[in-house]
Amino acid sequence: MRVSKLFGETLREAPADVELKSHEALLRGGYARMLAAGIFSYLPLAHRSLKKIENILREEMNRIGGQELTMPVVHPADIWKRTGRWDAIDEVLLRFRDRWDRDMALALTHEEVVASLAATEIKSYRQLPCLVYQLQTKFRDEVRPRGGLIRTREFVMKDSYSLDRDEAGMLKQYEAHYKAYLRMFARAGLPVTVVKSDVGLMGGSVAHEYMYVTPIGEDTLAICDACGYVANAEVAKFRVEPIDGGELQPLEKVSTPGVTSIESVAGFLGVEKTKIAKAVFFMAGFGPDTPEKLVFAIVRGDMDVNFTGLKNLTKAATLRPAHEEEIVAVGAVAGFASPVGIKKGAALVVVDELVARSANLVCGANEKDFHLLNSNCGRDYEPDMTAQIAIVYEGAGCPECGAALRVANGVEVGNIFQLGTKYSNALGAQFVDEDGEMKPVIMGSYGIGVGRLLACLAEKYNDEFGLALPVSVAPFEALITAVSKNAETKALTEKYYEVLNEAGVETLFDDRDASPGVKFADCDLRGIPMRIIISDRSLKAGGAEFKLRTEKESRIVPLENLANEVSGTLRSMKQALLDSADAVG
RNA sequence: CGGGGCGUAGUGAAGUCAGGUCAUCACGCCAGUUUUGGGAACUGGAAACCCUCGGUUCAAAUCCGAGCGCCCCGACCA
Repeated sequence: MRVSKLFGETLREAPADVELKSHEALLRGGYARMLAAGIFSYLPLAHRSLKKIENILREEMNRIGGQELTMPVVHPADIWKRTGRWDAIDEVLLRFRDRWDRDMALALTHEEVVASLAATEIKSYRQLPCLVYQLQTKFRDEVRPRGGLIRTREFVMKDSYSLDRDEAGMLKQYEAHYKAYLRMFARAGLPVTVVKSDVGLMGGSVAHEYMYVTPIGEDTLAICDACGYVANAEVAKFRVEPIDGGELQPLEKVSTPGVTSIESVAGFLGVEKTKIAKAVFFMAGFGPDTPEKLVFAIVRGDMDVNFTGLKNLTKAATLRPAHEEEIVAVGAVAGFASPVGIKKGAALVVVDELVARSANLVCGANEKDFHLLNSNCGRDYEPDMTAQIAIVYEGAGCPECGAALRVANGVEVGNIFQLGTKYSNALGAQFVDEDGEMKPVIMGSYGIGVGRLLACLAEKYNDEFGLALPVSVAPFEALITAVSKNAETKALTEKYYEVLNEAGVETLFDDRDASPGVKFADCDLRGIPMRIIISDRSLKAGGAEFKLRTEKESRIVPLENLANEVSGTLRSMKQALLDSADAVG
């Protein structure tokens, strides 16, 4: 490919409003352009990188027995209604009506379609196990897309679905994905951490997420450096030290005018935040036919509520922060609220186990400008549920070994779910087993965001000059250009461009009549792993100048060795990535 | 959905507070000349109904209203 013909310009300056390095590098390198919030075009360079990533995913999926197919992007509402997700999922599912006024949706995942297909295709246990996958566009109408290309609304996903006759078979395919994913990320050059995660809307029992650990990540992870425990904060547990309750003191009402926040209560009364019971309110929905119920969550004053944990615990279909009117409606007073004196059944009182085990905590009096001293769970109020609903924090005790947990951020680039029979049952995916009985297909679901993977790589592999992608995903492997006004030197460069092409090296030829500085800068911005320069100076020194994007120094390679040298270096760079894949999976 | 910011040429910005002298600057682009090892120099040129609609005014990029769009923080998010 000739640079003079390449569609997609490099940018000398980053557009305003760009915050992330990955976003800047991909825009400046001429990889991507935004069309609307969270919706991007991928220019030829990015397209080539994405295809390389897709091929890695394809090879690894095929390696574990996957069969590629393509499912629709536009779905009739019916299948989503049958699994209950039409109601369970909020605006993230983009809905619209077709010309016959039928409800339709843009696919955000494909469990429904796979289960429908399984219902017609799978009849006998002899057809199982089975694994299908696709590389296809998804649309998720996120409330707020952000983070440049890390979190887009439209994106390509590799999604695979395992079909099995029993639990053991599904576990085997889950295990196969677990390793295949490690190989994929290793081949692409992205370091990942596997964490236990929440199953969320996918349902099922067990799930893992593949996280690229980075401060810009939107997910929060709890990591134990001592024993290796890692979990998404949504599901992370932590040890709590046994509380010495002390003597239960009598309840005492004190005047606290205008003191509403935990911070100010602690300051006004001169107590530690750990001695305060903090009330947080949510509205839980349990389906379209049931009215929402107020959830009265109590955690210690120095901690926060684990939203997802609370949602799972209460088995709520939806959970959202409550409005003040909704809090008042159950007889509580916002800012001075506590479960003390709240009518039984008016709200779902969920108490963090640490609060339940702590004695004599300060809490609100449900009366404006008053708090209570020495409240005790069980004596002064009855919880409907007691569990660990506080979210993990830096320094909390590891649930496995007790060492201090570290909290870090990560970007979720892949996930794997053990689904079970939720979708098979809803859509009638059944087969006749060896014993002659009809049984539901056991499913698993596995995803990797292709564009997000590229964005994460751009986030990791960049420097002040632009991108520096690993060879396995870089759009071109080498760039060749002449630095000379000498026609013979230029002709020679043109010739070696052909030589490299014939040697199978994916080569970009900067044939422009631009100044050397411009060519170097563009080559760096585009992140081409190898740069070959033929100039009068290099010829005098004995050949072409050869430089790696990741290194500062260049060296002279005799022209007759150029193709060998370049392909040899490429081969070893690729092999190193393959070796790292073999090492993990 | 709450809070904040922004919208002027392909890109980055100035001008807006205090209406007129205003549509400016740099990069990029086009032509020519010179130049060829880290975003070259000079000369000339093209390119923006100042996001949209409405209002105030003799006069609006500037003030007011509504809308649209984008970014950030929070909330939320297989």
